[in-house]
Amino acid sequence: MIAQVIVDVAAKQTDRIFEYHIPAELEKDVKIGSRMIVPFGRRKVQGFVVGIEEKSQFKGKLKDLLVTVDEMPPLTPELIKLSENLAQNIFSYRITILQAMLPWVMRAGYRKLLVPANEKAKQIPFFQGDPVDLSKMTDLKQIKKAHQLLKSDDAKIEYVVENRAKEKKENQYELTLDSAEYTKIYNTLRQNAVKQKQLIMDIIENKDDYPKSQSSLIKGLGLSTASLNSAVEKGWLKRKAVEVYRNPLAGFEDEEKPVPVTLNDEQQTALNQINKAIDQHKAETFLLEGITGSGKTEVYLHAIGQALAQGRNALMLVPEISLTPQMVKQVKARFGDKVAVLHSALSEGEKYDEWRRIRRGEIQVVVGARSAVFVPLDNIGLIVIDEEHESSYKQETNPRYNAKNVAIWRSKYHHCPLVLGSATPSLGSRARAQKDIYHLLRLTKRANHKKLPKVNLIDLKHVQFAGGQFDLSVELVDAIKKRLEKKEQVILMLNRRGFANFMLCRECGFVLKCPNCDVSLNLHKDTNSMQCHYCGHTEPIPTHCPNCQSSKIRFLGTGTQKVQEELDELLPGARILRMDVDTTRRKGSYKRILDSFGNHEADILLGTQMIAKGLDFPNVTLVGVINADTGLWLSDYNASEKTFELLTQVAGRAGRADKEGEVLIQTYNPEHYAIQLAQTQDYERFYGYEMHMRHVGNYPPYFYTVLISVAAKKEQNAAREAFKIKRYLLQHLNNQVIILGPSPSAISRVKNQYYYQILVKYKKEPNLNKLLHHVQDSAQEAKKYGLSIFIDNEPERIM
DNA sequence: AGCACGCCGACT
DNA sequence: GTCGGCGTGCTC
Repeated sequence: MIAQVIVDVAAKQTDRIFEYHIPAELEKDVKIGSRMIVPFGRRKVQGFVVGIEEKSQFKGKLKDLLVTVDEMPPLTPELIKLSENLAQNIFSYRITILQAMLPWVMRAGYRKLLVPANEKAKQIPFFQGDPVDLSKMTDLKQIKKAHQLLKSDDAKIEYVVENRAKEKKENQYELTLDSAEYTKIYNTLRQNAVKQKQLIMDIIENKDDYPKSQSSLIKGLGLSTASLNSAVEKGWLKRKAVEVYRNPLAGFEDEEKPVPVTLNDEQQTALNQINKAIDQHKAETFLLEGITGSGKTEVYLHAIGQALAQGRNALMLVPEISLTPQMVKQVKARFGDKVAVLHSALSEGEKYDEWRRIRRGEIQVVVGARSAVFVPLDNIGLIVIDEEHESSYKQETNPRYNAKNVAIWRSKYHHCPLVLGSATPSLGSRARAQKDIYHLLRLTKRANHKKLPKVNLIDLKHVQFAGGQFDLSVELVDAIKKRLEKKEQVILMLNRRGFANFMLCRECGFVLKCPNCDVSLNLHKDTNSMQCHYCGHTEPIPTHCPNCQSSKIRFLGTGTQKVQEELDELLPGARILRMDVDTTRRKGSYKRILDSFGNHEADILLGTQMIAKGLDFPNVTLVGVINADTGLWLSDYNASEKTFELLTQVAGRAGRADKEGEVLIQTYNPEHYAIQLAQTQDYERFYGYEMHMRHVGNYPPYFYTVLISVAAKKEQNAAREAFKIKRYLLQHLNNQVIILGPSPSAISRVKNQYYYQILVKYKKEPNLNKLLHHVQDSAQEAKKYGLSIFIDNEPERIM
């Protein structure tokens, strides 16, 4: 038998099938989706089996597969098929896509070892008995020596493929003696052997609980590893390492069981339609358009319940940012330990364990962020994508897949419905619902009959500011005060972290910029440094202008840190929690902040857009947006859409329980339609207006788009290559296509690379895919000259 | 990608 | 004469 293999070498020449002979002893283990070690040239590499055939067309002599990596194929035939389909659409190598389907730890590591070839060589001091890692060898003399040994046949090179994945092991202690003997031991122990007595007493009293894990002994009895070691040495206990799953949901147990919620008419109608599709195994895509607080989550959970009742599994995607402890808690409470959760806050090991639970079929419901769309879940009966408008469903690095499209593919494969839910659907999805490609389901009422919060705009052009800065209007501060007096809570959003976002010299106009990027440095008070938000560069805060030495320097622009400071001054005694990338970097800090706010240990939650989604705090009655304009004038065609979405989402955080909510939006552009319509929270009118704008501007969803970016160290090189690509495309495409650019990116330099880009807009262009693949192939050639070319099909961001 | 082969100029 | 630089081509 012959195995068709995609090898782990990401290059255009190797982006195809290589065939191997399956040795008889491996025949039962090799399946489609298996991960194998294969000989490739003189190396050994990892590869994925994507096909098994009787015969090969290959004229040369086939090599044998060497070994299987896993006891169970990590990928399913479905995912193998999906990888093939994706490779045709997203301009990535197939191996890159296959790798993206697996947890990062399953990526192979490669090492090149120099091993002694004979007994005599083993003795020489160079080896010290062990092989030497050639890739780590830097010393010139050593390298010379290595060459000598190779030449004299005293050493040979061995290629090793390593698996990074480590199963977590935990020590368990089991009893070796019977109870009578433990009693004897207890009586012989010295009076001052406190810990040992404690241990033996525990053994006598709780004999049936053994074997016990190391952590339970240490935590439960307050023992140290030292005392356990001596117990093992004395033969009282036997130690065994057992494999355990890491538990990413530690801390989520002991939640009260949820009260079953009765759905209102609209929710029930929507649910019925989804359930019908589940029952009938119909691959239908629903767009669940429900205003904030209309109870979309309840509909999802009921539908998931229906899929499970049918003996099928469910996959639910949520944006990273709303994978809050609150959300996880809810699903976990409903479906218990049938649930696996996958998101970036997990350690690599935890992700690997969750993934294995899924692969082994121990899981029925998966909740995860973008990459979870690739989980090896079988027998899927329902896929849900919450907050479907979120741009985070599109991966912005290779492989540039869109989880929404992948989900549609998988829904067709499994003949199961896909539910896209949002209060503010993306224009693309809403337009498809208009054309009956998706089935539109609308929830227009808040589930708890509460009115939508009242939204007021505060025109920053004509307003009095509280305090000495021009950030907080008197109106907003007064409103906050009022809420605090009533012991209610406030959420404030400012979409900019740090303290101030640039340093300006009053004398010469100098602005301190990042040495690597074309952006100004931000002042961060907590770390006492100037930071670049693009490359992470930091430097000390200047006291004088680096250009003219003047001391008249100012730090302008407002970030969350500065507003926190201002609030401290204006509202002494108010307890403020700040939540942004800087305060949530550490593992678990996200949950800590939200738990603390939920327990009313703080009055104000001040954060960047990460607080806009999915939070549900009944005591929050006021939401303030400090500056609604930050995203409005970006060059992206969807800047208005993003602004409208963000404002509507954050407004939805107010008045979620029985207390009425209020929203105050500070803006310099109160007449802008995105902001006006966010005030009335009128999605349908926004949709109508924005569609008109897109139509006039020839933008999606009226046109398809492809973005080609070129990056290089020298600006001219990037530009020249971009023009070359444009000429090539123009030559081969008909004239209905619109090609914008090449133009420098909005931030023309990031990490010392200059970026130029071309936007291709088209309606029907059968030739384009082929041409773009050609451009992609030329990318490898261009790489030699220091040029990087990226092709992004249907980009979410054009900057 | 990464490795070998092969050709050419610079050194023990 | 050999060492090591890089261009070229191949990997089942």
